[in-house]
Amino acid sequence: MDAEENIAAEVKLTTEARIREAARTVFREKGFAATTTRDIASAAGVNPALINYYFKGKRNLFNMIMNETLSEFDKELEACLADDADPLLGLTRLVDRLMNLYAGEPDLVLFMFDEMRKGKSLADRIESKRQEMSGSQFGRLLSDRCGHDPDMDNALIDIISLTLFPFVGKPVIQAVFGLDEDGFARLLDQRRRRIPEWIGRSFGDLHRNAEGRDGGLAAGSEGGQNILEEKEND
Amino acid sequence: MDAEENIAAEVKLTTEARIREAARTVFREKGFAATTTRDIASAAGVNPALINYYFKGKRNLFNMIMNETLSEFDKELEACLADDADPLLGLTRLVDRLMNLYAGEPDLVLFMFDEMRKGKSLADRIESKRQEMSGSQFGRLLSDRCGHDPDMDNALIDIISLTLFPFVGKPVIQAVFGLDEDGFARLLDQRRRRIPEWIGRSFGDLHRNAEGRDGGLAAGSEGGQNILEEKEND
DNA sequence: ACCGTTTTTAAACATTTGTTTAAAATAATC
DNA sequence: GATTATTTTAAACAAATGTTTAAAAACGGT
Repeated sequence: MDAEENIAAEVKLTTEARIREAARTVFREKGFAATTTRDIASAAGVNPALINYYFKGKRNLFNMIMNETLSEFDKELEACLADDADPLLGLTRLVDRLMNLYAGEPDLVLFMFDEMRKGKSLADRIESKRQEMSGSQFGRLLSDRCGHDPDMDNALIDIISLTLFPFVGKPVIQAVFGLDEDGFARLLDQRRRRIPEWIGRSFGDLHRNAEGRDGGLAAGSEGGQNILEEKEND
Repeated sequence: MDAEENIAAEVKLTTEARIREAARTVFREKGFAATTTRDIASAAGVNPALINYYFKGKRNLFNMIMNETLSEFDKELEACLADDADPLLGLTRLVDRLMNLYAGEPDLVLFMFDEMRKGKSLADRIESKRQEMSGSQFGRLLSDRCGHDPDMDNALIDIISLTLFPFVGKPVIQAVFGLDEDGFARLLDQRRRRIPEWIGRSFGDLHRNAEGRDGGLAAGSEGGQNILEEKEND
């Protein structure tokens, strides 16, 4: 009853594709464990046996979906980061695109993170993906601009944090601030404007710091080594 | 096999408490759907029937645990925010405490968020919690300082975002930056230092920008850095 | 139209899961 | 110490779930 039959528009797809689409939807909505093969079948408007005919079991189907989901995601993420000569100078556009990406599929991020937490295998997949990323534009961006600059590491994480968290914490934010859907949307719009300004300012400091080597943003981490090399001193 | 029997130290607890403890652990680790009553029972070293004898079904047990988890969490969150006259002036301590809170139970946040996403009921619980929070110190902080200042709304969300996200996105961050546990811990330490500085600076700017109107920001500061109450001492 | 292949279906199977039952073991009360 | 209440156990049950099976339906080529 929860997952309705017949994903309307796509009646013309091959049944294999129908199953995949339905599985995508249901898996994202309810997660792996809570999703039943019959859920998927009925969401695809298809006999439950076919999910084992085309894919070889629930786990297999899930892994396929998860892989293609991750691929799509980091492809889009790459696109967000890659098309400016210096993405960090196109902050407004970058933030805008990131938030569009998340907003397009609000459940996606939390779903991915949670399934990663539960299934170690996915972390492994990412691990292997890392080499592949080294060659990508995103990878080049990371290694060129951030690889040996811990400030940049943190800055990138900051950008992701600030843009992504509201989608992860949406129910909490809505509850705490008493926002309905419109109010939440307004908050997001606000953030679209504020975040680039804010980050830009900090990056200004960062650059100033890099040039003048003075106080600035990295004040606490004087002599900011690479994350990987910095010694523990507490 | 996955969830082992006998949570070692706590053999002296009443069996009801043993079940509750075991359920907490297993639920957090695997989520509601993936957790079986027999998992809990064997983790508690107890007969499966007892979980229905003491609590009235799996769902009930889970709701109890979830409620007390949320209560604990926002109690601690309140504590983080409440004990400074103006918490926003004790940024270093605030950030430190928040990150300690998350670090203490790394799975907790993601678990909570994900279960909230799946089960609408939990959002409702928070909704009801909202009135209660209005009277709390955290609630007062929100309404007094942030309630009618969207900048403050955003600032608070920023703080939460920056401190919390690394724990949610840990596997991704580790994979992308190629960090092992030590490397990740070092990154967290870096952020503990950077975030307060960064936020402090932005608040300074914010304050300067908001000079015309009354932004409600009670920072007797100019030039940004003075906002920091504590100085990091390495 | 016929035959081989692919696709789809209904039914069933073996497990698993949440829960119940009724009896046994333990503790409490008199 | 006998009786009653409470706690624990083993067994079972009904429903659900992932998967299989064998037959029916649809399809394609000749």
